[in-house]
Amino acid sequence: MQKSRPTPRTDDRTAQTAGTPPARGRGRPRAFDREAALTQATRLFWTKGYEATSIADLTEAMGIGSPSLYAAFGSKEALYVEALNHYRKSHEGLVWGRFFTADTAREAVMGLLMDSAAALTGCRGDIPRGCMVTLSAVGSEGHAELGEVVRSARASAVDILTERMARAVAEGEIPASVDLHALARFVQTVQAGMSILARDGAERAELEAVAEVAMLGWDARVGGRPAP
Amino acid sequence: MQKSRPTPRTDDRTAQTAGTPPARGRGRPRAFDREAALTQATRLFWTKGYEATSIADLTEAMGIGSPSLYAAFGSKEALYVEALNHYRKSHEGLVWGRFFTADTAREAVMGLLMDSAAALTGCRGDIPRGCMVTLSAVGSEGHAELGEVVRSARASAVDILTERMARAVAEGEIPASVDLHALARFVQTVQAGMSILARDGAERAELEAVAEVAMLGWDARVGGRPAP
DNA sequence: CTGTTTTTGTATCGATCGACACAGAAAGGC
DNA sequence: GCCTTTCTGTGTCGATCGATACAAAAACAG
Repeated sequence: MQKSRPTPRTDDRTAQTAGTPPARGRGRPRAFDREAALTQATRLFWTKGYEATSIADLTEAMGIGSPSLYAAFGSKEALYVEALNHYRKSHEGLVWGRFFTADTAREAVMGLLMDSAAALTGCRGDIPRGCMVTLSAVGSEGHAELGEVVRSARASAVDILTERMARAVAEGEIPASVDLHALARFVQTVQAGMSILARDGAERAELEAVAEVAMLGWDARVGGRPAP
Repeated sequence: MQKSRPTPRTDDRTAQTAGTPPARGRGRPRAFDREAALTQATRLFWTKGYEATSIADLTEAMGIGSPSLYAAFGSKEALYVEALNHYRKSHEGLVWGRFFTADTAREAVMGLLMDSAAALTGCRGDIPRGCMVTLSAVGSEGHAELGEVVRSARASAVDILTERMARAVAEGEIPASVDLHALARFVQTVQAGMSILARDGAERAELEAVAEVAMLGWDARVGGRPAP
């Protein structure tokens, strides 16, 4: 029933999902920078959310016509998924960078919360306030599939935290008696709350002070500061 | 220029803003329960947010026609404001109840976080998960006026927390050296984060464990548990 | 009863929503 | 050169958005 043509509906040649190299096609070349357009779309979804961002908003910000948008990204939902992935690749490092290079779990969590305080308040370049993943309510807006995407993205945070703490237990930094899941949930809660305060205009110093109090809770739970 | 008639556009007779008693009017009586309809509208805005909730959704849930909605509430924005006030009056007590009756600031904050863990996960009757005020992103959706309403509602939390802690300082429960604003921001952050975790399906026990760790941070900052 | 006032249901308004048809334009393949 | 392929700009599709016009219906005032 399907046409003989392989129906290359949306263009993923430059998308990160394509395994093939740039592969300059045969037809008329694209007149806009796909990456730059995706960056603009990401910023728009980030600040306004999925429902409140219209195709007209997107085409204006991206500087292209709607047919170009649909040819390059497929649909509004597909564009949102790509924008979300683009966000994670280009901005999550600002928050999780020190986490993965720290020598101890305490330094990792401390770095995560401190970098969150800076990045979420827009102190790491000209970026919107708050985390796009944390603040996305697309799941409650009637888009179940998109909601599951962002929900799983949020869930990955607690997994990463738990894994790092489990390693800390194996290395003797954290006693085996500590409830790692509760501790990970605590850190996740503080970081999520930071996004809401940041969007309401909280200062970086305020969130850093919050992070310090949170680390006092960490120390009390883990059982005293690690050896200096 | 305005008509001689006082133009009683929207009907606030039964609204909480009216100072006059029920005042059964002269014309055809309203066929629906304004309070019940407002409750349904509140639930819808609560779960789906402002943008994603359409007039058609509202009229269906409220069981009325759109002219009745506009005659009784004025507009979608006005209805949202009323729904927000209705929410605060009917649901915020679930979270702030023990806070105002506690003898110490520590018990107040502990009660706030513990009751939040229960209420935000829907364990206080059949209510949506998460806080309507905390999770509202209407300000980022392009509605500046509504955004300011919810933003100020969120800001009131930190004010209440700070006031209570100042009282605790005056009563000797908290040393004067403690940064009350930072402590209030910390509690606000944890409570805000709880709403996000709750909407993603976190269990009540998980959030209670988070609250316990948060209280460890409180104790470390305030300087040891109060005398038993 | 008649007149006034207010609500109700139906039907609809212009604007905007996401998405696409179509033809012209710009490239490579031959 | 011509053919195929792909992208771009204009225009527009049906659906839905928030918000009303209108007249019938239901109450009170006299």
